[in-house]
Amino acid sequence: MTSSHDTETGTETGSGLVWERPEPPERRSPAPLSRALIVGAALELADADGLEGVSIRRVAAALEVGPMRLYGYVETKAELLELMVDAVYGEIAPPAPRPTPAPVPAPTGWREELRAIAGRYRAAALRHEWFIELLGGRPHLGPNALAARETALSVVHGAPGFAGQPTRVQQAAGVFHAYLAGRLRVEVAQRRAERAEGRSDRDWQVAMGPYMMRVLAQGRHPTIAEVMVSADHLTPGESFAVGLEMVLDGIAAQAS
Amino acid sequence: MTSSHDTETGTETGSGLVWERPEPPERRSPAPLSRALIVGAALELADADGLEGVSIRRVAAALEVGPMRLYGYVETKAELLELMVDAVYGEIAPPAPRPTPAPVPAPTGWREELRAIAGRYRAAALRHEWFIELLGGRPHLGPNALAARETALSVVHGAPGFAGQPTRVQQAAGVFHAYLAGRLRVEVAQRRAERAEGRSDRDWQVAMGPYMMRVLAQGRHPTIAEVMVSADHLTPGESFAVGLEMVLDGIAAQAS
DNA sequence: AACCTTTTCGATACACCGTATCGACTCGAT
DNA sequence: ATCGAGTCGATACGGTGTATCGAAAAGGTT
Repeated sequence: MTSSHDTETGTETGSGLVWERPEPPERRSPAPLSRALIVGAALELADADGLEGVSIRRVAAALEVGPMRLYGYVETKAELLELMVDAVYGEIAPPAPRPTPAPVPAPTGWREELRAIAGRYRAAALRHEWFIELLGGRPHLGPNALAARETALSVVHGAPGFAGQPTRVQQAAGVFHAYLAGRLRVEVAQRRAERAEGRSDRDWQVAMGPYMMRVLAQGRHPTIAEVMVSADHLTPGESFAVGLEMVLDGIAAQAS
Repeated sequence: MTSSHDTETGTETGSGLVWERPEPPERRSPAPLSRALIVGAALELADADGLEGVSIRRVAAALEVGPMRLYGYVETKAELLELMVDAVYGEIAPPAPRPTPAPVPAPTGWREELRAIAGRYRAAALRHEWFIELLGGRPHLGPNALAARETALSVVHGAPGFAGQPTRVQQAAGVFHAYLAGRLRVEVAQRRAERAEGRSDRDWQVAMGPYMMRVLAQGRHPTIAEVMVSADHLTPGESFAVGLEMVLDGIAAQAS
């Protein structure tokens, strides 16, 4: 059973994916359980202790249930993580049920809309710092993730110059997403590091300082030295926003 | 010993970082060992079996040595991973020892130079698929990582409009790096997935197909459907390059 | 050359992980 | 009331990172 493309139990709906597999029927025997409950407990653990605080055993313990019980609702731990990711995507996807409520967006409204999406991504990533770690692999296919993707794609689709150009739309959305994932990952990492080693002297290079000072004193890396010494210290939010504008400029330039 | 900012053994050089801690003196007693040997073995394991193939026990076994032996050269597994990352950065940093050999770059040469850096990143990330997983957290401070950062910063510094603006330089380099990390992460993930589930029908949506077909047939997600149906199928390399041009356009636009 | 101190090695141990197995038990239907 | 089906979860397996510490070796001193 190394590869998993055999027929398994035979009660599949067509794909082995969680999203199409029905939950087992409710049983109130020892303790009522459901995917929602399991994912909720896992989210709580992850928010509190980080991703490594989420283990099958601990989630089960939080629900006062034996560890093996979870495997009736989830086939593997990876699947549980996937469900957690989609739960966070639920905070990113637009609250309105309709994916494209405005078929005729304003000519430059796309920038504002992408800013809004990016802001929701950032808020969610900061609220659930483990989220960004799980992001970035192959595209997520849960319903909320798909909804988020649909909105992003539709906004880019509405930008001037992208109307009948699906390839360009895909590329632009890809760059947008790559920026979000890459940037938020370092922001979260820095925030975590700051919190770990005391309340962060406000300047990261002062915290990590002595070593960098010694290295920079050697004279190689003149540009790093100049940047560290004389660059403004923007807040993480400002940095994120400034970088986002550059990405939006790049997308706008692609409109030819 | 939960936090590690106590004085430890007392023979520190000033910071607890690997980069400043000397190796233990060579001992030919049972088997000669060194950080280079350990990292080399770890790299081989990671390239062959992925990141989860790297365990202290396995690395030690590959060197025909007891597991605990490694802890004389490395304080923790995370430190070993850091050393591995810096080894890969050695393939990304420019081969010439001088960081800035051309003090007067051509007015548009910066684009070509950033393309070259991006290409080296991509090549390294594809050669060592585990690399991108370790990338993206707080900035890496190993000598090779710093060299790579120095070149990227100096190239941006040389772009028109960035001369005396360290903040802008930092922002642009940040966007560049975020794009690389974000994009390469999905490329590597897709490549891995393709290799895992058979030789990949050339189209990812055909491999993952049935589920997506069913979902898209429901009519929500019209933009995803359109893009999946009618977007050109660029090779990963082409996608990477096209996205990179958009990022470079964004950087160029920032020159005001 | 013999002793002793200092360092290093690595077997063992601990707490934890994901999950396969399978006997015991509970539930619903007959 | 009985039986059959299906779920539960204790136990077990093979793995992880690393703390501990007795034994052994290296190096320095007498």
